[in-house]
Amino acid sequence: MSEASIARVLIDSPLPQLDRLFDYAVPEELRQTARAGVRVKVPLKTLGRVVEGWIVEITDTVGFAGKLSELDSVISPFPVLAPEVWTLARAVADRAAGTAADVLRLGIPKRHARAEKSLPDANESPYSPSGAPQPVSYFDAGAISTLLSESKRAAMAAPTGVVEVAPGRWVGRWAQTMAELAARTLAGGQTAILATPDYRDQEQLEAAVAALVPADRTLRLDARQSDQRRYGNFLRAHDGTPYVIIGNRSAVYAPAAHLGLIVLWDDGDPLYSEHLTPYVHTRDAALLRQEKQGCSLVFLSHSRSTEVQRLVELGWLGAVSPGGIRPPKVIPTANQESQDRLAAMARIPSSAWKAARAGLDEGPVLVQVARPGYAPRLACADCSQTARCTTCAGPLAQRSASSTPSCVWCGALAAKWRCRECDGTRLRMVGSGSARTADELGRAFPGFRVIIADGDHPVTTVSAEPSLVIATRGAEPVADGGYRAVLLLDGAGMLARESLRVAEDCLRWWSNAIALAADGAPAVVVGAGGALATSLVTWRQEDFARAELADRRELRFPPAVRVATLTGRVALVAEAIEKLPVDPIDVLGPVDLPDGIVRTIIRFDYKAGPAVAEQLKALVVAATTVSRGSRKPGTPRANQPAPGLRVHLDDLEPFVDL
DNA sequence: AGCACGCCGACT
DNA sequence: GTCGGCGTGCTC
Repeated sequence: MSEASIARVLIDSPLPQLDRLFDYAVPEELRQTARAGVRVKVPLKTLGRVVEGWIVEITDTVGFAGKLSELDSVISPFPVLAPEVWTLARAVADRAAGTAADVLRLGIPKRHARAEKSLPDANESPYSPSGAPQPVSYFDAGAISTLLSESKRAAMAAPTGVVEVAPGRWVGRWAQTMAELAARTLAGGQTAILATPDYRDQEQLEAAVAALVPADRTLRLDARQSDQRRYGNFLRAHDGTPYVIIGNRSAVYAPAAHLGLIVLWDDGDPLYSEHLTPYVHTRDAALLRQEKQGCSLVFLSHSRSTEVQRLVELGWLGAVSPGGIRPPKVIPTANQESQDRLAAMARIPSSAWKAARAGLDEGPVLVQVARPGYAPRLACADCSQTARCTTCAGPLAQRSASSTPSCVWCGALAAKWRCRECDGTRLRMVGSGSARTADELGRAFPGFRVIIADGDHPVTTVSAEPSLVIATRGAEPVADGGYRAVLLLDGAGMLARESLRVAEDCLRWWSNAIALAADGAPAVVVGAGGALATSLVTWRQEDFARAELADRRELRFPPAVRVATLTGRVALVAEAIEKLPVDPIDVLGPVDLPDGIVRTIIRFDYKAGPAVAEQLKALVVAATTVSRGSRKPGTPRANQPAPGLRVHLDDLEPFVDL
């Protein structure tokens, strides 16, 4: 029997030139511990230079003609790189023209030696699947069964409203849906990965899962716990038994050999955009993993992202909707102020006023505003010009009713402000932040408790007692029993932003807020009209997504097309464009950036994606050496143009501020 | 990234 | 003759 003694190793380096497997001889003394998946140290090029990496495979065939070096050492005997995670990382990196090591950085947490010692023995609490298929509330049993057992992919519309999953613990019904899907997957002996964009959503999900799944079958893999706990949970995920894995965007990279299901809650949330290279969106990673492992994949949300809409139209995703639940009662209203004296004081239309008044008789009322603070903008009371800081010319804002206006940019207090246009000295507030809205509504509805929930005042839950809850978008607390009325006040203001995704984002913010209403409670949307308002009233956000995607097709904007931004020295960018393996749809730019750098955006078709990514990666590799040659000797590095060519696929940044 | 290899200008 | 400059290429 020939003993396998060659280790194929992925070097843990961000260098694209090293993003391939290297063969090393396994010395006799490491034969026991040098298994696939373990982290190792290996020599590179010359002795004395030791780098870290992972063994991807142990084999007895050499794929390299030269003389092999030997593994230096095994860092830990735990196989932290699961085979399915390696496959995924490779695919994700290839799609994004990035390196597998960069992708693995997202999925493999920092080693914590103590966690390895205290790891519980998987045999101590063996898991036996119950086998009984659990129902998923509000969804047709047949549709769910088809989805989960035949490994289908779906865009799933979440049921609206809130539900009490434990005594006194209310969460959005979406969380219950996710938990039920996971419990069902677990009962079938398979792992479910559940991802949420932020901790507020994750907490709701944890509560919903805890009601259905034993605590020792649940693993949190987010970064908000101690390194020891996180690494401990990560190791347990490798033990071969099924779990419900809960986490944020990097949870899609969790080890799970018997993966049954991935669910992403609210895939349109920008927090799913990874900010580390190669900047792969969680949605794309999940889609690749579904293909590789054949698991089920669900995009659960109240509003549909244009990306998911595209996949639905292609037939890649099915569409599933809940039944037996009444859609929210949405009332769109023009931005007109009420005749009522008190309502006029709070600058809200009379229908919104009436809804709030009636709602407060029964319980909490949610008021969603666009901005935190008191007055987001100040103007000269005499000439109406935007008031600017006397030192840096930044815009002025006021944080609370009594505070002195200050500069948004430099923070300087504008105590002795004087208008640079007309020499006026009096300021006038423009617009309302959460604090001012709270002030005014508090006066308009005396005797009711006013709760502010925004970035500075995080509130996750409120009681069923009547109260006014003023929240910035995305910061809305969950109310016990649901809100008795929901007011969306700053529709026009939120839509005024010039961005590719404004309308899509607004629909998502509004839908998510409206979904917090109690069954049958009214939601008044102020200042929104047209297709947006219609899709809220009919609660058919997919209609809006369809129209929005059609617009993007016409404009050739993502996600109708794919895009790549190329940044670097003019010659390198030009060469990259010239060497593209396919004809791009078009080339935008180049645009000059500082230090002799240019940026070009290319738009191309999805089917050209793999070839484009492969070619761009090759050019990035080539450019790392070419660019060095152009470095003038003697000049300090800081004055040099950034070396090489940078490539960013599916970068939406250039389209965010149009 | 690092580090070695290699091919042209000033030196003992 | 050869010491050493940095452009070029490779890393199992």
